[in-house]
Amino acid sequence: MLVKGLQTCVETLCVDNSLYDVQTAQCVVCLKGEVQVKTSSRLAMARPQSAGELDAVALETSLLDAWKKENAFQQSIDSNRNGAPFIFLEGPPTANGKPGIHHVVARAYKDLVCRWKTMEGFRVERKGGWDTHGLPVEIEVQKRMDLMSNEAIEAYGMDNFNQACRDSVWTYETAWREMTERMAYWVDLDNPYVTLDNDYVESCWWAMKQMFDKGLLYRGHKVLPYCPQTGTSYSSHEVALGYKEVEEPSVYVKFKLIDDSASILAWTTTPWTLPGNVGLAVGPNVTYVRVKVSEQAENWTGAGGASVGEEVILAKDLMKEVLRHNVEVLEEFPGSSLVGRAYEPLFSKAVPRGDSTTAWTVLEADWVTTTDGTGVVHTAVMYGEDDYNLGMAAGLPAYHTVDMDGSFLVGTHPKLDGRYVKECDQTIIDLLSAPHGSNGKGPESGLLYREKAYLHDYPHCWRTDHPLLYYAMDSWFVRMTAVKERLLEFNDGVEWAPDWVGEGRFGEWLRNVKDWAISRERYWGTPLPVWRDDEGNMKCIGSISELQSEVARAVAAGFENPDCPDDVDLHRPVVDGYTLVSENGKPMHREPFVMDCWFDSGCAPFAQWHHPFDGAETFDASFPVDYICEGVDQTRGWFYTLLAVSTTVFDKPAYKRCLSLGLILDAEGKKMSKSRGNIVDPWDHFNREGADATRWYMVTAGAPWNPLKFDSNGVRETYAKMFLTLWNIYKFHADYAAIDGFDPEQSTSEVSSRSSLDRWILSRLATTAENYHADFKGWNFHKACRDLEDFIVNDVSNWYVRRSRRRLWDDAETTDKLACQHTLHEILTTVCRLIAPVSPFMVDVIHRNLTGMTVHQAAWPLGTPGSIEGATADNWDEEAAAATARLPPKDLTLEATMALVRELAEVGRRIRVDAGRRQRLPCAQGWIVSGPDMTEFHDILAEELNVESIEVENDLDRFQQIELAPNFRALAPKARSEVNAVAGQIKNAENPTELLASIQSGTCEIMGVSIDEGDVEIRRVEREGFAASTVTIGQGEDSQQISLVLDMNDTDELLSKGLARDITRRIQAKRKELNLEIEATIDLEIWVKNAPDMFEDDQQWIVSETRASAAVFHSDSENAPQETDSFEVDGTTVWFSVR
RNA sequence: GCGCGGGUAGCUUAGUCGGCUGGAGCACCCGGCUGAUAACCGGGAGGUCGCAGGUUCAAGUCCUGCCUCGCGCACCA
Repeated sequence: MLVKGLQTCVETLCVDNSLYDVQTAQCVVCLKGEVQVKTSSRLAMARPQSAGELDAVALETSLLDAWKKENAFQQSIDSNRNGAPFIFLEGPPTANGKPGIHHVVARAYKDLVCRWKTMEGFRVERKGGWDTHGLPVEIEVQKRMDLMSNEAIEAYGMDNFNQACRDSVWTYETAWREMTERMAYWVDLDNPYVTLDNDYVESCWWAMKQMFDKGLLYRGHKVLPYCPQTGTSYSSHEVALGYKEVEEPSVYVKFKLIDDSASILAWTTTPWTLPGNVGLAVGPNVTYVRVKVSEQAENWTGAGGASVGEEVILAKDLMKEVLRHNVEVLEEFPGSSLVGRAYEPLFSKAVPRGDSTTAWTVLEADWVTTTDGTGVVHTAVMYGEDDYNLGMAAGLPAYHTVDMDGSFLVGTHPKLDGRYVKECDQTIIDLLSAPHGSNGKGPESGLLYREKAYLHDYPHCWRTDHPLLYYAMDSWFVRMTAVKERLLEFNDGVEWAPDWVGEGRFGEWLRNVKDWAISRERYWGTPLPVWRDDEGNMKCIGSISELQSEVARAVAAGFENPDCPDDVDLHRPVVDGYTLVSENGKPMHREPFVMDCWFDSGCAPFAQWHHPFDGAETFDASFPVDYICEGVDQTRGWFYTLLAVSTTVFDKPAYKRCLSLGLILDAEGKKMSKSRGNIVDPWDHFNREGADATRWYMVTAGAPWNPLKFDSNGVRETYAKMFLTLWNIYKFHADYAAIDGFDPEQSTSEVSSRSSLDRWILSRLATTAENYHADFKGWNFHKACRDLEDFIVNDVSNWYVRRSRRRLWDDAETTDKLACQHTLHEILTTVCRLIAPVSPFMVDVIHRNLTGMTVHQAAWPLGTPGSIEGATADNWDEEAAAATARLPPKDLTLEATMALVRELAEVGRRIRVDAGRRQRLPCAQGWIVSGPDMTEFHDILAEELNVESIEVENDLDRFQQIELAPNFRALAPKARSEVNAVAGQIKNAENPTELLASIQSGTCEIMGVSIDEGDVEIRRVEREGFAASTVTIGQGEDSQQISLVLDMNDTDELLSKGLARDITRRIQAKRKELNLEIEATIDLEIWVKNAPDMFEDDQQWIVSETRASAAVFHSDSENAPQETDSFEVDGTTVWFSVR
């Protein structure tokens, strides 16, 4: 059995807070086996700094040093060595960019849950990770080294380039580490997983081979935006960098039907794709018309045209838009009746038919619309995504007409061959509009109907500014569509926060899942481990040893190969250098791709352990993981690839709980991004308010999944309100505890024997803690923390401490003082533990000072389920867990009563404002009308209200009258549409008492509706003419109206007392202004004008309150010095001098 | 275009099953309290609950349409 914290190991690193195992008498940290057990459980409580001197930043940074020396993070894990595991998986960031405040937010939520679970007794290992491959890294390096094309990179040398990438990924590692440490995100950065490590890559290869063996990996084409200048295809991210609005020629082309005199009209904005045309797509449910040109058009501009009598087919909706001729509609029909019709190729030699039976026919596609064009979509298989998919489904020939360098392939057309496609627009227009058309068989007017300039946004290369071509590239895919049902099933089992991300956004994505295009024509990444010969035979390599044996086989078969050592670098260009041999003796070369870097991070659950080559046990025990947490932008990123990989490789889900965080916006609501330059530097706040306030602000500013407008003032506010207040509560307790030598373990104080004020705050503590915990469980961290902050500021600081101050001023060792000290001690230790997961610094200082033990190994006040025998992260014995909770008893009645007392104290101030009576002038009497018994708080109330005495008035009618309010819920079904009229009569009854009597006797009827007691709500309000106010407590039938009435009559005694209080207040302010010590004495002289007589007692009170050693009271103002301080109150003027 | 989530006071936000007068905090103004506090308390001013319809005796809340912001997806023939 482990006992926490109270013993000291003699090893220097274990000076404080270490643990030792009682049975083996060994220190569990250093395992030296020598534990020095102290007789006293704790060092004397250190006297803390006063709040005025509080330097939160210094407090945090010195604590960071202490944590480092103590190895506090590791110890917090070790102390739960025997606890149930709670598995967290870190989503690896890329360290080639500077961390911003948005990274702090994500790390705060990761840390919060891990610390919370640790305090609950779970063992929460936290391995760091770095994402090091991929496009952003390459782009960064390309920019820096001015290698703006694949040619340039290859000229520079792929090995040099990849070395530069390898170096580049660590550019900001230090910045990340510093940020991580400073914000106290506890994660193991000394043994992180790194996606570029050979071990990691080997695990990725293994996973890929699992997919390959299951037939889930295949080779195909993907149409991608491609730049012929740089020779690279672009991700959507890069495409977005280069959208430009351009005007280009678009053309309406006539496709001459075979065995029919009509042509089908189709439209395209990319004339260069026309030689590649092999099909026309129509919407099966779109209505088309066949029209005959009846008259030549006037004012024709541009190329093209049609002759009278010529027939064309197009969508009915677009006739007006497209046709410039007057026409006669011959026929109307749905698109489906066009399907299968054959037409003549525009460029007959450009594409071979092969064995296709569908080439140059009309096909149907449900995505065809009539928003643009002619309602007929020209289909060039290799140059559009829809075109390609349609082509594959329909069996169209898939041949390029354009080379990788952007020029037409030889054989397309003599006038086009070898020319850059974007320069051929006019040539194509000319060819089509020539008599007989490009194929020499067209009708008299040519194959072009119209040309039209078209303005649109078109993607351009962000590096060379050239227009991109959509181009079908060789590509590798993972057949995700084959495991769609499993993906959905596994997703159903995930606990998502918020649930709508899982059901909605992510579920939607999975229901429409497409095969995952996993290959990239890039250099820096995990190489695709597939080798292929020219017959299409393939081998997927799943490990280094397999590569070695395959290389050996190839060498034996006569193919030369470089050495393949155990530590072979699994990157390009090394792996490209190996030639393997196929079963039939042919050379196999590696497919020249790297993997989508999302595949790397999707392998993290096992690749971080080098599974299956190492760490099998670690992996088995930690998969699937219990908790991941990232920004909502990872929905289609990491959240997806984790699930995609785990489903295809293990047929299991990857994670059980996922917290999806909202985006971080700047104060104006704009997304934080490098390009906008609006990223908030976390150090601005770390160095000003500290990480505690920054983290607490982030969590309380809104629900984790909502977008957070990061407001720097909010951090300031949080610091002032939450942390200064907490510190002051602590200081108040610690100062007096130190003076009195208070030791919570050397004295006891039964809660049941403590004052009602103590029992109230302890009950509030228990209630708040329970709600806090419940909100944590429901992922409502924002609600939890807002409520706790309210408890600390409102209940503890502004009521409990304020009301308790005089209790601790007592020099004698009273039981009441002791009760107060125990209460404060219990509040602070519990509150510190509750706050610790969110803001770990200040609470640790406080907790250490109060208990001698770090808060980060303390038990969660609501119990430690992780420490229970047989518990798992999801399941434990509730009863046993409840037994480990440590909270004071609750008394909800007391809480309600105190709420009322506080409300009445506030009401009193309101009454005075209304009546124009100043706060310091006492009232002779206050009456409380109805309500629960609160006799025990009368003294508090009298003080707060500044009344001489409080009385309970039992004759309700003396100060209160009745008001009736309609109960709509009961009344509406009875009165129906008359409900408002009936309600009005009830509300505005001239004599509500009489009305009530008639209701209660059952004889009341209004507008034909009989009214019973359930139809009205009885309220008591103060009678007019009294200085009074009424509050309502409770809800519905249990609600009660309580009035407070103040006696506004003045007596000589009251006036004297009031004046004395005003004078005292001014003198105290003066003392403060003069910076006098609390113990310092003064000489006092006072002159007055128009003042009430002051009683001897009240003069004495002034003298004692202000610590005056000498005091002179003049009853006039004649000799008052001109220069002295004076004030006026209620027509009285007072001059006073303090020396 | 489709999906998800927002739009409430100058700013940040709460608002449960539709119910009577839509709450807080910051900032502002007036007043008060105060020898733990950079805090606190009372009052004031500040609201077309994005807009328009609808359902209902009753709508910030439910329904429909629209505007707008964010994110994601698709499309750009």
